[in-house]
Amino acid sequence: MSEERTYDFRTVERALQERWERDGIFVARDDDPREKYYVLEMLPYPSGDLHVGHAKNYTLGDAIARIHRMRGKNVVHPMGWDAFGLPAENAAIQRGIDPETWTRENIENMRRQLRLMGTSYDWTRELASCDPEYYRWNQWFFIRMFEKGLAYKREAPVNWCPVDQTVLANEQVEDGKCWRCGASVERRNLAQWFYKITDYVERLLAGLDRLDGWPERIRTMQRNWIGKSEGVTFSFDVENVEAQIEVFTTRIDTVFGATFVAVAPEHPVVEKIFERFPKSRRRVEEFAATLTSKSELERTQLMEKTGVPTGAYAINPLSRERVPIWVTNYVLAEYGTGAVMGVPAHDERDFDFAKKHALPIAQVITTPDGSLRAPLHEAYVEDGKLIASGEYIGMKSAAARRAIAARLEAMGRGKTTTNYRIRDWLVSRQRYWGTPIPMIVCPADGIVPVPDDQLPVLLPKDVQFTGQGSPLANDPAFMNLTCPKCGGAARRDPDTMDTFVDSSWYYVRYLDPHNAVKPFDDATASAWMPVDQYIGGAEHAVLHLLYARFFYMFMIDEGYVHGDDEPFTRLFNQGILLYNGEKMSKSRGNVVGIDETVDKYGVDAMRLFLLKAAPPEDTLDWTDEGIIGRVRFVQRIWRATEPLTQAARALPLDRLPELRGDAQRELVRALHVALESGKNETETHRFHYNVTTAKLDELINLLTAALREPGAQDDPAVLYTVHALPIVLAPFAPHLADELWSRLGYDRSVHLERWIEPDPVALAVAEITLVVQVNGKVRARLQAAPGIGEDDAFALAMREPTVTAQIDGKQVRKRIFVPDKLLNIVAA
RNA sequence: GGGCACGUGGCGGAAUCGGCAGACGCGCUGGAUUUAGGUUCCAGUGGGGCGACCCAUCCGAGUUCGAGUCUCGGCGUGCCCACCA
Repeated sequence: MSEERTYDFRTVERALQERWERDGIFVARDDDPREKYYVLEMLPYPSGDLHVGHAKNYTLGDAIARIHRMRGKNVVHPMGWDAFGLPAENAAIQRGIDPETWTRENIENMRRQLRLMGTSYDWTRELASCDPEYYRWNQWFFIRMFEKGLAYKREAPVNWCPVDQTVLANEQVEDGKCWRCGASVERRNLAQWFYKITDYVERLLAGLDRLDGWPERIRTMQRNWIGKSEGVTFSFDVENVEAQIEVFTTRIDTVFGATFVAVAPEHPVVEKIFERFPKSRRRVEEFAATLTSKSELERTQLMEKTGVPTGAYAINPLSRERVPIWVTNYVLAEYGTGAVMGVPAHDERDFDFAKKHALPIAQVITTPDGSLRAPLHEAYVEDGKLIASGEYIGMKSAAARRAIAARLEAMGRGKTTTNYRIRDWLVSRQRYWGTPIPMIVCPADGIVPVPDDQLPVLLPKDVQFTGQGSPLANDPAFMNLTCPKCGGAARRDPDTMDTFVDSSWYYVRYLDPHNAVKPFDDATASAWMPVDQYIGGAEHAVLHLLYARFFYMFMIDEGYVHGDDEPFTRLFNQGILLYNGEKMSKSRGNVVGIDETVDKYGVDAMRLFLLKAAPPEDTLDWTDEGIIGRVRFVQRIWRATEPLTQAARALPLDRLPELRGDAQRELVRALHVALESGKNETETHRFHYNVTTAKLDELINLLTAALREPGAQDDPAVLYTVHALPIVLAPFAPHLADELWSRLGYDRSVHLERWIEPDPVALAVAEITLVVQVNGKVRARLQAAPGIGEDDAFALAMREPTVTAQIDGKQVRKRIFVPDKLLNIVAA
């Protein structure tokens, strides 16, 4: 290959990135009259360097943004930084680097790398959550929530990560371990701030039903996390003790099968029982001590069900039976009432427990046909028909549930109840690098919010990082102040906010990012919201995506923004990227960096490979060989089209050229097939650009074949294709496309051009291939005019020896005809 | 243990309103050009058979004129949830 025919991607790519930036062609204007489109990738944590896994995520979002722009939408495509968080603080503790310096340097580097990737972000909207101009609004929202009773402080058993030295929200504990560092989480009783997400459970659930642009599995995960369950709460009397035990059950139809009552060790009734049965105290407290010494992980996962009897008995309000009360390890204090009725015959957990402690098992439900399995080897947990249940014998489970609930209600002993698994969102953290909680504790006035005109409460600089305790609590200059109410001495709340607060509303701030008097202007924000396409990994299914929905509903309710209360109309979950089958990570030392990749192969080749190698929702395995094909592709396009750019400009794009012969039609058709694919993959929200790029390959294969023919330089199909090619290439290989466009003689960027509507005339085929089957097996393929009738097709088919050979000696029983596709002759 | 996906050449993947299985790319084989090539271009590339043909989308049944696609059963892989009463 001669030098001058090589595409110098390094020079071209850098130059074009500078030109796009200088001309501001991706800046979204509020006053643009075209239909808006908001495409957003989840904002990144500035961890240091980007690798090709990040590039997979951002390339998809960028292709979507670019193609929507070309299809006439007013696209907003912003980017920013989830800049608070522990890694910065850990760098401070371990290496003595200021968290802000560390974070800002990473942001600089990652912004450079995102630009290097040729992304079309509107950088005028950039934000970083560690900017005081941003986090002051975290504080402002906190105070608004506090005023509405949606932010509150209370002492509760909370998750404590011993490594990160802070509390965690329930959503941030996975398998009993810290989501960030993997340490086993401990339970501690601490006074903490919560956001009352539980007030929004029904709306969060109802919204999920409408979010048909979300993957079903994410919706299911959120439903499961919210964990709505409907049942009955009712009470047992305790024999000889002045107390009742409330229990919650979804299976009140099994109440006659209760053979014990199980309570959590922390349940208040236990103390009351000790007054009457003092000898039980030691046994129960020893048992409870064995539990608290265990980590949350061991407690919930590894332990078999155990317990100790309290010595007391409860009276079943319906059967009047007397059943023992046990303290157990499998009843959770924080869910329901902290106590359950034990029905071993019809609940797996109660069954295991009863087997272990030799408690009686009383079967009260049979299969729907009335058959009884005895003895039970496992709990029968399905609905069925009631037996041994007093006046309810013979009823079906569903009817019995209604009847018994009504009876308990009439007795004044119970009511139907709805319980949820989700707990309020614990938002305070005992760490430095986050938003200070804007609250003051005054000895006289109690908890007092910082007045709005004193916001932001700035994070102090020069704090000591010991890795122990809340760093802010050790800073007297920060902590001590006068109470805004009474003027007396008071102290600040030393905690900072969960960084998931930052990411709960950033997508609205992008829409009015420089507002100094409000988080954002309601009219400006409402004109852009909701996010039309949100893109990110599935790891945030019940973290960010649940918090953000809650936060947005609050903002809607308060009138800060108007419209539907779901912020993300569509959600696309990207598949992860592997390298030779392994996850890419610094610790494995197998990171494929952006800088090296771009320098070696070029941005467009990288982008094309990431889009082509697999559908975007699939896991993609990065291989060093695979990208070679895209490097070749880029160079092939250059060699084929660049020499013709002068001549090609003469062929207008607003109409099809005059075509003669099949080869020309086929070439132009391939172009329009690619245009149609790009359009369809975008409009159906499938984004399978792996198929669209394959169509581009076919187009280039046809083009290079056409160029071998004599007279190709004057062929209208060739020239038209060369002229149109930058348009169809632009979302995927934006630099190559723009460079070719400028060689065609255009001053304006190709990214400001309109996508060409696929033309039905160009897409039409001159001849169809009709498949002829005999008894379902392909025997011949006929070339025929589109629209050929069944009888004509049959007549043609019967001239094919491979067809007649199969029918010979048989009778044609039936013909199946699919126009322009297939003729199946059934013969026997 | 439960739920949800998924299972196609040596590899990534196409083809899902049931109608040509393997588009496109990587890799591989052969050829041309080249002093040379990690270059470019051309051709070939699921298996079997001399052949007309036969077999083939994890395995096994079924529905159908016709099944990668639908149904049932098994096996395997992935993800999520796992004492929430």
